[in-house]
Amino acid sequence: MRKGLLEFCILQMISREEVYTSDIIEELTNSKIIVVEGTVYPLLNRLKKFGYIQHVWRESNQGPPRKYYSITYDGTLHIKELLVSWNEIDKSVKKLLKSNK
Amino acid sequence: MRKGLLEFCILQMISREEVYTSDIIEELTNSKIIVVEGTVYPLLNRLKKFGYIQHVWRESNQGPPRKYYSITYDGTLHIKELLVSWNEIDKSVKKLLKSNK
DNA sequence: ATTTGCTGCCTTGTATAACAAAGTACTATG
DNA sequence: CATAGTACTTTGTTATACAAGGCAGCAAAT
Repeated sequence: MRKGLLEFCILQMISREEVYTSDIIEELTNSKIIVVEGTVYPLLNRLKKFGYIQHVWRESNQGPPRKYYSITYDGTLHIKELLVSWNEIDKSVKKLLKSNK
Repeated sequence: MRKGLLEFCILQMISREEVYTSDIIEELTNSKIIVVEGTVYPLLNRLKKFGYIQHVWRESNQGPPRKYYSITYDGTLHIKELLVSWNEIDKSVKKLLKSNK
């Protein structure tokens, strides 16, 4: 049911601050959006390929280096589009639910 | 982005009153949820296979007979589950959007 | 110093939802 | 009876997400 929403949520999170994959999965999990690595990594690579996000490698003080993602200009434009779509969907569903007798 | 939501929306519409496919497509289109026949017919057949909906043939006064769908008991249970999911997703997304700086 | 475990990243195969495009069949109208 | 319109269906394709597993680097323990 939430297909396609992940892209929106993840872009939104990246737009706020530089994060790496585990940060993303953790916040999504906290928001009750359960998601697994095998979903997120390919999604991030796709977003990068489209030019919506970029990354830099940063050392970690415990463990291997991490890819920290940040939003690009194109990414911010894309988020705006997704926000419009989301608002429309949200409105439509609420309308349908309200007309329930 | 709206993947999986169609099932919810369509079940919701069927639960209100007996409708046939064109009714459904029309109301969805009015709600700005553009959808095509090739999507809806297979979805309805799937919902029927799961026992969430049933249909009766009714004559039309212009054109071939139509399959009018109505909800089953299992369908009403399923709608309740989908409603819970939707509310959770809605809440999660809104939370993410609010924490934007 | 080698093993063990954890962390971070990636890949492959599968299921499913939706779309595009086309096809079938019945009804009504001329 | 031919044509147009309506209703339903099918087939092939694309894309998202999951399951499952693999690989590499770093750290702690023996």
